[in-house]
Amino acid sequence: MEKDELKSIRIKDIAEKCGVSVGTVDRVLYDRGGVKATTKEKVLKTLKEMNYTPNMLAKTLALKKSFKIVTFIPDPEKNEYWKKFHTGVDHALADMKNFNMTVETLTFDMYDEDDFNRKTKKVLELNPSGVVFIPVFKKSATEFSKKLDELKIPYSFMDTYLQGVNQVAYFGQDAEKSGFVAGKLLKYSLKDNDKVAILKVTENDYVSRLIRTRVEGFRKFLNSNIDMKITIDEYLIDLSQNDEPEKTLNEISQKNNYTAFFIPNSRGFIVADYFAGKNFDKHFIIIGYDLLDKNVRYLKEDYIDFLISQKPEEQAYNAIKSLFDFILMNKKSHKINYTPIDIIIKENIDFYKKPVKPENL
Amino acid sequence: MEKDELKSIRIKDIAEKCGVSVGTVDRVLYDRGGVKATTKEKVLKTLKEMNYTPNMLAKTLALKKSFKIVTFIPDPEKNEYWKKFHTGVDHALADMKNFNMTVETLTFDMYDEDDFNRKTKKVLELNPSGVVFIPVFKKSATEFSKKLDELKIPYSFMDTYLQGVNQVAYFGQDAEKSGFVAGKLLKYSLKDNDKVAILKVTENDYVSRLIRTRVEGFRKFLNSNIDMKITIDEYLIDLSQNDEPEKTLNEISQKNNYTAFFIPNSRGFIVADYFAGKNFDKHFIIIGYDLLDKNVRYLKEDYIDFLISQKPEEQAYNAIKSLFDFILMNKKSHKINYTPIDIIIKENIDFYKKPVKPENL
DNA sequence: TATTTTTTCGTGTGCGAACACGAAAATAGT
DNA sequence: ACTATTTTCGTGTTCGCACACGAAAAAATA
Repeated sequence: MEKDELKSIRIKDIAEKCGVSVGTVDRVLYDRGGVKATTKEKVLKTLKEMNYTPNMLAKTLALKKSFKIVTFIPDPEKNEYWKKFHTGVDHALADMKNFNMTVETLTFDMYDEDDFNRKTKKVLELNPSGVVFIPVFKKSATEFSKKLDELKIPYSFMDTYLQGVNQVAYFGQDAEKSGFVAGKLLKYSLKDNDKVAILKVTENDYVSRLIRTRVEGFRKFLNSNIDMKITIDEYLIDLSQNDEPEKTLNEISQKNNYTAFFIPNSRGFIVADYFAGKNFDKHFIIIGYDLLDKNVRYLKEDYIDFLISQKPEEQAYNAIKSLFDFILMNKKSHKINYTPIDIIIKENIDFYKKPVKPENL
Repeated sequence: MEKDELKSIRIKDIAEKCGVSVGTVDRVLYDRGGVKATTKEKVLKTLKEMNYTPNMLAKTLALKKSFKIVTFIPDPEKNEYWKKFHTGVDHALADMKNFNMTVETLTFDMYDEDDFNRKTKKVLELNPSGVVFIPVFKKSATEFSKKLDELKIPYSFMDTYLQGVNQVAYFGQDAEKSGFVAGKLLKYSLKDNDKVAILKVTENDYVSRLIRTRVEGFRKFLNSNIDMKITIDEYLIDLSQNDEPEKTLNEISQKNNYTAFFIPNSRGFIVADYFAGKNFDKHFIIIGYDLLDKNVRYLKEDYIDFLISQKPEEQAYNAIKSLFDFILMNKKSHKINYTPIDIIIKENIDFYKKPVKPENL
């Protein structure tokens, strides 16, 4: 099973080749000073010649340090979407715990900017080696980023993009393109004079930039890629109003004759819920986002036709990995990384629920 | 940037707790014998109590061994599909080279079983610690598996499943379900009395089990999930006949009026090629498999509507990882792992072409 | 009981790198 | 020329684990 002896270049090898000690090579490698210019030159040369790369195993072993990544995300209790974040963290941890990396998570109320600001202080109190956070509040997130820059703490973010800061990496979906995808999926079933409704289902009267961009993409696609005449209406369903969503959906289903509904966030199940309760004989096409449990259930029951997945687990994994690579491996990542726009239907959903790893032997 | 000192449980810790030496604990851990039953018991107990997990860094460092994975795949020169395999290998290598894992690749002619058999000998000559291979030939692959079992060389495979052998893990797509997906995608655009054609485009007159299963899934879905009456015809286009594919496709496009074509393998571009050259005013829906360059081009030019991706890179990565986990980490994987059935359209294709990692600092 | 054999166990060294300590060499000061 | 000081560099220890060697303890034999 095992194979031949190792023969990678060690610091000792280049020391011998130069006729100096390992200590000297070490000083050159880390620029600790105390090395004569001529010998430094010589060491640097053979270092390059022999293409030395440090043994990361020995390195982290000798360093005797651990690295703590703090993740700072919206409270999953308030928004189920963020629960998936943790499976990404777990995967990352499994891959990186050998390198003495630990992860701690703090959460904030995604509808309360003050809470975000308060909690950033707690993040810093944890004395993190790196931070993964979701910059939902533009102003506060920018300030926090600046603070991290000052403290020389590297950070990555995911889901929401933040411009003008110095992140190690960002992982998220191209919102406009995901709107294109939704439009394209609809295209195949649309006929002349069909009516389509965009339902912005929100927790309050605020419609986020993310949702607006998805809607723009959706409209843009249908306006420029469809031969026939269709109409697109747009509704806001504010769940903080206690007669919603019944009120608006009643209105919609009575007065008009829509063939399809596009819900540009994870609240597709609210609409599916309504139609499931009414037992209409006609089928409406429903396109939503994100694999929340309720969405998945309605997908499997044919109430929802398409779900667009943002892969929060993958984003979380990659965000953590980017910091790991940066801190321990001295590797840069791309600053902006768009994750795939996965199209999920009843027939392929099962393969997107990753199995748990089997137990150790 | 760095954080507090480490405090993971070492062999030394449990040795002290038991009042024995590290050597004794080592003997217990690896069942080297020479330990009194009572002390062995005691050590095992505290080992469990303190939940000891070995430090993999120190372990691989001390082992002074390297592990060679040999991958054995169809020649990418003969079938472009297998080119993607290497990007998976590269990713795996990037993650695992720290642990002294190396990868070597051998190829075989996927239409020549004798070649496969000859090359298996070469695989063994490389003295691999583990083997990833594609069991395209049932009989020969089974024999090879048995051989590897004898030699106690662990193996995983991908793409094609092989029953009745003792693989560490298999990664691949559920072929029947992918046929379901293709059917479902078509469902939205089908109208009453529509005609659908299945085009089996092959390099010779042999239709593989994989293709047959996809077709079965496709038919099964359309037969049981569609209200309207449609007809499904099936054609074989044998590319080794030199008047193909023109002959059959001419026939098809003249005599009948198909609205959609399903090509159950990566040869969708052949059909798209034909229609692109003819400049039909009507649009046919084409559903194919795999992100070959030509398929992607026709997808972007709207000749192909849907491509189903098998994610060969991901499969390759996971197959290698499963062996790595087994050999170095003593971790089992699931024996069968179905990879997601990705639905690729013009609007999301760009996000499935993974960017190259940026250079090191 | 003395001696041999077997079982049981402790110690020491190395893997490759980090870093502390102190020695040798070079330079400065008297 | 002889200290004193600074610059330059080599050695030794540590990280957690694997494994060899040999010592102590127990059991078997004389």
